[in-house]
Amino acid sequence: MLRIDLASRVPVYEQIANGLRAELVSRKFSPGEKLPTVRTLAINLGVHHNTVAEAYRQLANEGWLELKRHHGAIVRERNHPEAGPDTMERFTRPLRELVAKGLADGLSPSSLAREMIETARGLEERTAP
Amino acid sequence: MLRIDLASRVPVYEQIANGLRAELVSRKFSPGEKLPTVRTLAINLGVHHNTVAEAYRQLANEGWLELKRHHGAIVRERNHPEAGPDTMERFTRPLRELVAKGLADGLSPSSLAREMIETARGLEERTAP
DNA sequence: ACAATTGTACAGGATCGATGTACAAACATC
DNA sequence: GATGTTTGTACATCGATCCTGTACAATTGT
Repeated sequence: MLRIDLASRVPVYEQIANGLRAELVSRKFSPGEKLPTVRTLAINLGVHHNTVAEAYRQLANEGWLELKRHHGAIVRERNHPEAGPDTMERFTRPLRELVAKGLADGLSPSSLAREMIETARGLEERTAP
Repeated sequence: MLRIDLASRVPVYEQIANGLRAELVSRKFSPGEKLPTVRTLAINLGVHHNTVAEAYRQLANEGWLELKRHHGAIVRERNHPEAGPDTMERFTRPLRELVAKGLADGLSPSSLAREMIETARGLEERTAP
């Protein structure tokens, strides 16, 4: 389940969007499925429903959800868009910084490498099943 | 060189700290070396010197730098700290979310996997040189 | 000695995030 | 059908955070 870190400096609505996007990418929800209403999810997470609504809106802008009044948030079939030129850079840089933070926090290089390789393996499995 | 994205929502001082930390972790600077003064780096990046100072302070708190007045920021020898219990979680969750964002932006799973494996390989090289 | 340099301290202004409250439209129940 | 409930949305507000402007103390260089 989603967990919100109120102490974090990254906005709650983006934490929700990030978490949901991760689940959507991993096909945890099928198209047509309905996500919880903004209020129920808000209560579950202990935040305001407008905050959840903002997260839903962001995902809807990216094409993941369809928002219809009184029909909740419906998961949409989504075809992959074209990757721009700096898109890869927008991945590699935060990745390096994330690894640096992990090392700075005392994580061993081998455990970090293992985690990344595992994640990569999971990705490739979905590519050629 | 460091590049600052003023449009980004992550604070500039943290962008600077993240970028420098990544370079420090990769041993791009040797202990004893001096980093640019807050003002010169600030001019280079086009930000206020107090913003750079905040980044330096953050890195000093983590033990990467030693700040002495009129001696600039000196790179320190730094021994790895103990990793807490949730430290790994603070790495895997953002990693998953980062991958999800990459996929959402149209990056192919294989290219993401390749990048992560390459980063992991670079890490392991530094482990047993 | 004196000017320049350097990191720091502190106040102000702008922006942003989370909430409180109210509203319009569709649904449920009778 | 009528009415109350549910749902997403809109807007104002409060608080926090970020970046900057400005000033200052301490060291350096000449």
